[in-house]
Amino acid sequence: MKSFLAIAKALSDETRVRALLSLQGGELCLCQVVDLLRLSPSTVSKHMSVLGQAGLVARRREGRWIYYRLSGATPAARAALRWARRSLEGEKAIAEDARRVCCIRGKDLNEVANCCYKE
Amino acid sequence: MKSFLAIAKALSDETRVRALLSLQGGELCLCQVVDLLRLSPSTVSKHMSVLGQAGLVARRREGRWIYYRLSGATPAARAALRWARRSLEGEKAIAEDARRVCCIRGKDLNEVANCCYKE
DNA sequence: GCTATACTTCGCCAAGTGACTAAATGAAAT
DNA sequence: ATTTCATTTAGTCACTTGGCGAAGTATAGC
Repeated sequence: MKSFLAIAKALSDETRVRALLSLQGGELCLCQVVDLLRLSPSTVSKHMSVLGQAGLVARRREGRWIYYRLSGATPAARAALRWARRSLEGEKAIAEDARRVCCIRGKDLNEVANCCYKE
Repeated sequence: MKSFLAIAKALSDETRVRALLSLQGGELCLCQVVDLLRLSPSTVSKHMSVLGQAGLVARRREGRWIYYRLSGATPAARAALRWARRSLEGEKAIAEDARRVCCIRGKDLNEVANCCYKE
C-alpha cells in the first residue's frame, strides 16, 4: 500500500507530472528540468527525489551533472507511467513543455546551468 | 490535467483507497463504509465526495440512504481504477477489508446506521 | 588544498488536507 | 407541521506539502 500511495502522491502535483513527462523524449539533466519548469533548483531537486522514491524515474551522475530518465522500477510504477502518458497525451501544457524541451536540449548544458543557478 | 490530478489526489490517501476498493464487491451505503473504516460519517462523506468528483465512484439515493459504487466516468478514471485494483490485489489490508465488508453486508442496514451515528 | 560549480538538504512560510464536532439539509414517518 | 434519521456542509485543529533562500555536500579544475 505504501508504494502505491507514494506513486499516487508523486503524480498528484502538476509540477511533478510535468517534470516526469518532460523525460519522455529521453533523459534530462536537473538544470534542464529547472529551466523548463522555471522553479528554483532546490524545489526541482526535491520533486525529482519524490519521483525517484516512487520508482517513476531513475538517475545517474556524471561528474557534477545529474541526469534523470523515465523508469518503471515496479509493476505498479510502470502501469502508473502508462496511465499518466495515455491520460495526458493530448494535454496542451504537456505539448508545450515538449516543444520547449527540444529548445533546451539544443542549448549548451553549461549555459543552461549558468542561467539556472545565477538567476 | 485538472482531471488527471483530481484522480491522482483521490488515490493518494489510504482511507480513500480503502473506501474505493471496498466497493469491488458491489455498491455500499455510506453507513456501511463508515462501519468499515471506523471514521466519522462526515469524514467518510467527504472522502466519497472526492472520489465522486474524480469520477471514480457514482452514487444514488434511496430515501435517506446513499449508495456508492465503482464507476469509471472517464477513460482516465477507468484506467486508474484498473491500475489501483491490479496494484493492490495482494494487499493484506485490502483483503482484510473485503472480509469485513462481507460481514457488514450481512448486517441489517438500520443496525449499521444506528451504530455509526450514535457512537 | 583551495576555488568553482551542480546539486541536495535544511529551515521557514503559506496554503492545503484529514479527522473531528456541530450545524444544516433532505427524506421519511407521524 | 413536527420529529426522526441519514447524510452533507461548515468550521476548527494539527499535520503535511510546495516554493523559496541559505547552508551543506559532492565533483572538477587548478
